[in-house]
Amino acid sequence: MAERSAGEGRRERLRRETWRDLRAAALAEVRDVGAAGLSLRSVARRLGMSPAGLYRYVDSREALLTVLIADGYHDLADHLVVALGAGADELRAEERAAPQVPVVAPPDAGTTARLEAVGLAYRAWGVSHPNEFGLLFGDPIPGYAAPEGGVTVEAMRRVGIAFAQPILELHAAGELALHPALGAREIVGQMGPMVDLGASMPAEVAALLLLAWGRLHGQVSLEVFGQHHWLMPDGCEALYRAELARMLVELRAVPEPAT
Amino acid sequence: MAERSAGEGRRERLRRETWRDLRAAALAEVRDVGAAGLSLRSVARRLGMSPAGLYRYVDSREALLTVLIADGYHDLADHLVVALGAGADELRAEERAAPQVPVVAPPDAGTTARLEAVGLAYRAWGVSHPNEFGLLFGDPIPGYAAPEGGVTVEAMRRVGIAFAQPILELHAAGELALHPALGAREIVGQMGPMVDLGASMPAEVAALLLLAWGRLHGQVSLEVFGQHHWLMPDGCEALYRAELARMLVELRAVPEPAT
DNA sequence: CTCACCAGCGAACACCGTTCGCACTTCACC
DNA sequence: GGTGAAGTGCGAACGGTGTTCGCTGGTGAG
Repeated sequence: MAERSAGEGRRERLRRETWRDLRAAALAEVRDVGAAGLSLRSVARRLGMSPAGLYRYVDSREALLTVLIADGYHDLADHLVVALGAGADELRAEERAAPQVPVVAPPDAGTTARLEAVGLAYRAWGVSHPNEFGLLFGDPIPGYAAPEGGVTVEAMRRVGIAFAQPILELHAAGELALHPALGAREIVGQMGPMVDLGASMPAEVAALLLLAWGRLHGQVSLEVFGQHHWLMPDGCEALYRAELARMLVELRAVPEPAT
Repeated sequence: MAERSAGEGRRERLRRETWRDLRAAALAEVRDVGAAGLSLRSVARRLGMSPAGLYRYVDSREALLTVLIADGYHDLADHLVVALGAGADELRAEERAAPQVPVVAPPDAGTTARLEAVGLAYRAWGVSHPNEFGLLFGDPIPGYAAPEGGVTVEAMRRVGIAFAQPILELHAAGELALHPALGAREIVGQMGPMVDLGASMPAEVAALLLLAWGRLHGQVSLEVFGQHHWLMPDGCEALYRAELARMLVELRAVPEPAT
């Protein structure tokens, strides 16, 4: 009786819907009990399925976590992209509403403002999604979860690109502080034989990008994982804003004093 | 027949030895399979004990992990203290050999050199103890592992102190760059009602200390947790050294240009 | 209409953390 | 020295977990 539109049979549709529900249930479980506490049986209960039934959709618990990791990177990347003030057309092509981000750079904002917005959005996402943050950036899964050229690296590239975009703009405008003493040659030398940082990404800029990401990540990581909780129980926003401001200053080229 | 020396009965001695072996076995287990994979039954097997027997020494798996976390912080702190070039007398009073640290500042080294040594030791410990690093700085234990004024915070204070020492020296020498724009007042305002940073630790210095720690921690965290593995499979030493050097420069006061 | 396919299920296996009651040793006290 | 309390370890058990296997019954293509 169904209309059979466009070769999408009833079975395929049901399967896709179940698959979507499964991921949503698993994500909810992670939000509730954390990645380490995710239990396939509990996910099955949420879905009203039998535990064995899940294995029609997922190879193992670890595989499910890998899917959630990729989803998590995409969600984070979406938030960063929105904070950049970009149009919603750069979002992931997926059935997902545009995320609500507290600080969004206005479309005509300067490069520095956009970089600041991305930095703030990074912390905001981590603080408001602590278990997902732990899933992405905490202990790797016990048995290892490094799928070679898999779906997760592709997703985390999007996060890197969000950070890279304003930094590349800064570089294009000649406002990025590139010290030759950085030792970019050695750093890039440690990179894999062929890491294709698009053509417009010089090695020094790539190194600066990694350093900037790590610098912000350290603050967020210590805060989200509770390392500062006994010191600052109400969160570390002031600390983070201070570091972000310092970083923005130091990233910009200071005109050399005439010697 | 035993000599019963100094009120230490046979039973207490055996108990202490078993307790030491238990912690060693659990640590070995963590090193092998990671914190998330630690299994009490497996620890019991290593000891040739029954699983139930462990409960004479440990209240639960979580409690054992808490002990390991405290041990881990002490081990890390020991490494940092050694790197500082301090005498072994500042090490933790425990039956433990002084750790071997690759870079040790000579006893008469300048403050900057000692700070650099601590920074390098931090990464060196993380890279060579990835699973313990994950235990300390990865996801908090699913059910939470924040013992209020417990043994772990005391241990992680030692880590903070190791970082603080050279920074305080820098401050005492008037060589620490303290920007009023840092907003130290707000930052310290977010700190708990009474955090006793010893008398010689001004608020601005405390803020700078947290920022410096986080800055280095971010790099180590991303590297140890494998976030950069696809980019730099052979480790990120060059990247880290660059960031450490930049940080050392920026921490030192630049003499104000005469206006 | 037929028949391959496939989602889902129940039962089972091995492993896990944890509890309980029981043997056995050690120690303190009379 | 004898006696009773305290401590140590064990085996069995319970409920939970991830995962596999063989089965049923509906789906969809020829």
